[in-house]
Amino acid sequence: MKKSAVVTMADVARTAGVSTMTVSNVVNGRPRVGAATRERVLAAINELGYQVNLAARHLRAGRTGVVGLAVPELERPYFAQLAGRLADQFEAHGLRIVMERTGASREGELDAVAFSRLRMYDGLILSVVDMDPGELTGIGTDAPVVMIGERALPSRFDHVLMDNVDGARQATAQLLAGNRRIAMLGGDPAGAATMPALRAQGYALAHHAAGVPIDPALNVQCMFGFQDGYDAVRSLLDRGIAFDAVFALTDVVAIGALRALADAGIQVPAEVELIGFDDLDEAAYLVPSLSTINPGHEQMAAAITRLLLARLAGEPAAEAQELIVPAALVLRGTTRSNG
Amino acid sequence: MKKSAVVTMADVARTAGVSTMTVSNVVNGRPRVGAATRERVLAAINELGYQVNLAARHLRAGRTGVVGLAVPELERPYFAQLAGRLADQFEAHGLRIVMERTGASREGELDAVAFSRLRMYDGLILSVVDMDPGELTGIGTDAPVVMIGERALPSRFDHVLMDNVDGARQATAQLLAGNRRIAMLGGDPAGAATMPALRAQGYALAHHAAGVPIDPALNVQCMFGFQDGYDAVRSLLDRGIAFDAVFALTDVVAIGALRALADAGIQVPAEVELIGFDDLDEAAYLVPSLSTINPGHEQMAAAITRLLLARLAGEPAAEAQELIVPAALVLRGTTRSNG
DNA sequence: GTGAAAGCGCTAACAT
DNA sequence: ATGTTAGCGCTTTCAC
Repeated sequence: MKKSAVVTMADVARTAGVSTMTVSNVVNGRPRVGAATRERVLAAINELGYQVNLAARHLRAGRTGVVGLAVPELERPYFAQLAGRLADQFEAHGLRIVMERTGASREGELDAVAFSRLRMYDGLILSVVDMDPGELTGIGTDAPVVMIGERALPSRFDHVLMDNVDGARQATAQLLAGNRRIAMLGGDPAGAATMPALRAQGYALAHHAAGVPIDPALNVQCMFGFQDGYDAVRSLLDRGIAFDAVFALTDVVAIGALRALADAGIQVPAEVELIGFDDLDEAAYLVPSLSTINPGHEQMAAAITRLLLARLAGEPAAEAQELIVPAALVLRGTTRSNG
Repeated sequence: MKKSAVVTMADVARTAGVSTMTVSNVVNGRPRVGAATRERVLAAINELGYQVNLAARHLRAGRTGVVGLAVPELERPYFAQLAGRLADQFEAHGLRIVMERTGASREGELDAVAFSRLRMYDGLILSVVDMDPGELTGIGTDAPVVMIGERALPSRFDHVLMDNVDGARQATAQLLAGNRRIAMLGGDPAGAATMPALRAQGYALAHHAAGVPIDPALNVQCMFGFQDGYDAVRSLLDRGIAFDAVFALTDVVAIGALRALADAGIQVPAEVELIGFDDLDEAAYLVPSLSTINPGHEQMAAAITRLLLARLAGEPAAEAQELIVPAALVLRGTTRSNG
């Protein structure tokens, strides 16, 4: 009768009549083990169904082979698609990506950092939306952290961000080429350096460049779900606010908006042009297909991977880097001039 | 000069002039600590920037507070949306959900099971698509595993599955109410108990019930991306195969199909009706909105949570349960009779 | 080629 | 209310 269901190296060693050290050597494929001994150990492992206890291994080794990816929400297509790309890249380097959510709350984000620092992850990719820059600098992580997301934060961590301002500027400029009254869905002209604020900046920039005054009534603040986009357009229509184009802050919002326009019998792009932001996989398949801003998916994933791997390789503590990935306009069916 | 960058409880204890045990008690909020001592310990923790080492904690405790969710691909909307729901449920019970991918390969799936068994996770939710039932029974996991997904597998693990056959049957029956030639995109009439095979069974069942013969030419085998759905419809059109309705095996495929139909100038639902499967969040917002099968999202998440929590609570080794969540037809704009 | 000893950082159990 | 002991399962010396 075994004293426990959990089989340890000691059990294997006993059964094989060797020391735990020899078992360890066999398990880890280290050379200095005699062929006969190796056989006996392997037999014992099989017989007992032994499996390494990673918790113990990590305690000793100080690393886990796991890179965490902490995002606001697991179901947001932008992050789901980013996660896929990152998993591809890290897998190629023998690292496992695991994804968790922060709930877009300061608390959740700090949690994620704490978790990694607490050595569950060798490194962390953190999408920051609500955390304060100040809180970050105080954090004593050994594990490298690469931050992603919208805001440029002064911080001691590497940071890869998309070019929110310029992306929004491009989208708006394109719409201003044939229109005067561009509704903006989800922008936050008053905000600090958050995504909704940055994209609103780009919207403003394009208006100034084109010499078109901004009508505040054209900005509808909203969240970033499908229904939110739908409601935002409905709200414009219900209040009788005229518009001849729409800049939706995300593709998801754009999809909701598209639906609301269709329900109202408004032709896209003939009567109203629409541009989103994110270039989700589905954007190309909508009817009409969605013109949008590609925030540089591939470059983003590549940059994140490169930075984190460099830190993991223990490159001599270089300065924290900040990388801005350029955004590109993708014209499809919701604009009149399309590719 | 500290001898290392890593601050341990021993360091804190030394600074505070107490034993590590007292530090442990403070850190874990245990009662038997004097107020003054607690203050001193907290001060030392702050001063040194101490953080718990979870690896060590887990080694001792034998649990991690983390539940793994292993899915074929991180970017598949169905799984992303399921992950969100599961995270809600488990968070309410103080457990953290982390998501990883298996790549839909036997190897990746076995990996995930091994990982959990190796004590990184207290429990695992595993979406099985490629693994062989036989391989599962041989696995000696202590951590509870709940399998999800399409196939009914004889196994010693709990298993929650959607009713693929009946869902497909409902969709097909609905289409047969007004049509004769129902194209099927992605089905696998010849396969074993995989998702494409099960849904093809439902398709066949509905045909038999309606007394409509099945034309094999109407079945287009394909993968499950947007482009695959698009290509599948194109292939039917290019080969001149007439059809008056389409059953797409997933909503993603349906979205691609919708686009191909639009490109071909075919009116949906006037000329061709379409039903998908999954009821993704975006289904309701497409133009036209997508009629589909809701595979019981909420019940699925609830059932998975209930089963896993029960095992985690160490309920006396009950028989492995197999639960089938009913599917429901959701009629929207791609069918002529809609809600 | 193999083993003995020591200890990673933490906590349960038992002193005091 | 606080400290001591022991040990989770593994691996890094260093000895044989």
